[in-house]
Amino acid sequence: MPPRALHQPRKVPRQKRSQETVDAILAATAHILSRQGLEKATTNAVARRAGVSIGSLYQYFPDKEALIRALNERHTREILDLLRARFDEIRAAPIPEAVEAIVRAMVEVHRHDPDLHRVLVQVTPAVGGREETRRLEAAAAEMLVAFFHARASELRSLDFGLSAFLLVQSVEALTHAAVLEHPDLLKEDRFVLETTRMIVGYLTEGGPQPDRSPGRAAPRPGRPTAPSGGT
Amino acid sequence: MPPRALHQPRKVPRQKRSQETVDAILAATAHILSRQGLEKATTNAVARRAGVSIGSLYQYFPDKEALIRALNERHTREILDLLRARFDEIRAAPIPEAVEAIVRAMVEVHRHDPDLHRVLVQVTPAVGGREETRRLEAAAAEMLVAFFHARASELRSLDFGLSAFLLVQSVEALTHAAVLEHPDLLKEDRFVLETTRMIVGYLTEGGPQPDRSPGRAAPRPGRPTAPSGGT
DNA sequence: CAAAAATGCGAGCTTTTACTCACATCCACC
DNA sequence: GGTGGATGTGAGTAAAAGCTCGCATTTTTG
Repeated sequence: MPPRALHQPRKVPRQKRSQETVDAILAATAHILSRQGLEKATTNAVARRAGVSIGSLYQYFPDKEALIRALNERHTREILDLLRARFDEIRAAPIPEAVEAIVRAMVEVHRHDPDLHRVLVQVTPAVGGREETRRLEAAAAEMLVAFFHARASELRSLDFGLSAFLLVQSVEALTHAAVLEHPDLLKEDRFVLETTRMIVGYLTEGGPQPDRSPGRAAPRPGRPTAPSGGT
Repeated sequence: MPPRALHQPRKVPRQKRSQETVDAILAATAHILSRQGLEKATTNAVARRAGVSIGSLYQYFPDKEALIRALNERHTREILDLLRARFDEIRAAPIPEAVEAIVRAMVEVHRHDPDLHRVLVQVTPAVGGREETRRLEAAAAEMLVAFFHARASELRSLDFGLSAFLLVQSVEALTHAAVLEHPDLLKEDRFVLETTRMIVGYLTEGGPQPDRSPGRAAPRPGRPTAPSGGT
């Protein structure tokens, strides 16, 4: 490896042909990465599989890390789009149905390309992409907090930020593990139903908030809502 | 890199001196791995930091992957030992205290060396260590199932295997994320208490088993949880 | 103490890596 | 149809990687 240098930002593809090249490179990266891991995903191997020359690869990606980061960014964007759409759809649904829909959405996200998702989760931090992951989690938590706000009267008293953190992390981990290690659980509905049950119980156990002025549910007395804002 | 060859198993250290060598190598691996990641943890770098020659390293580890797998195995063993001890201690405690103790134990596990733990989680699959991770999770789930059995009368009707899976995955992910991304949450007790609350609610909501009158309404009517032997 | 076994060493080999560069080809537009 | 920017090429480079092997040193054993 040559010493770290100043990698100037590369060209942006302007013509259709070059956009196809970039797509092929990203697809090849995904393919090798998800089947053989980061160390085997060499720039030469990626270029070969993409059917382009190594020079073309370096025309659009300044180095290997940028290549993987780009892939991760695209993947993250897809997930966020899907989640936003689902959250929109369930704006008015009752809590249990809403939670179930979100759990199903997460399963959907993970089932799309489980191996790629897994390896990106593993590899992204090593490649300077922790910030991107944080952004994704923060955005998901924000959607949840907004949802909580809108439905405060149906929930028990919660620290929205903390609860959003718990749910985002739990559901992501559960879905991730279920898809990768227990796909059988997903055939039937048990996984989704049981996860939904856990969450709904956590959110509502203790009874709905006795009706308050439509402002919002007060978090625990004197407790600031810690982990939520960080966009 | 030479082509993949038949890596015969290497020597086992018999003398005290060589045991110290192996320890130094593992310590150096942990150090570099947790601070610089897998790609920087080259065998030459590890040997240099351990203060031994590259030849000595290859006397005990047939290749780089085996080196990291060995580190992971040691780490896994430590976690399992700690968990077993805790489960023993709480055999007789009331459910809420027991759950809280286990959550605290998980925090303890992660706080011991968060960076090493994180990177091992990330890197282990790429190095042929998925089986080891599966073993750890299975063992943890087994302990939980045993706990459930012993306390069945205090729990609502559960599919033990499925519930153990949900809890193992959730608590691991939550603790992992909390330690790495929100250490502030751990200063106060909010994280432990809220996580405990979620779990206890999930395990007991609906009332204890023998008392067949559900005190609280279930989220969905008549959803039977079919037992399944999930190890 | 001598022979044998275990342990340690590190120069150096081969292969692979990330990445560059001089040049060829394509395409939009006039 | 020709010109100039966009795009594509791939042999080649220096660095670094994984790993071997012949030999030196230490420890155990008889």
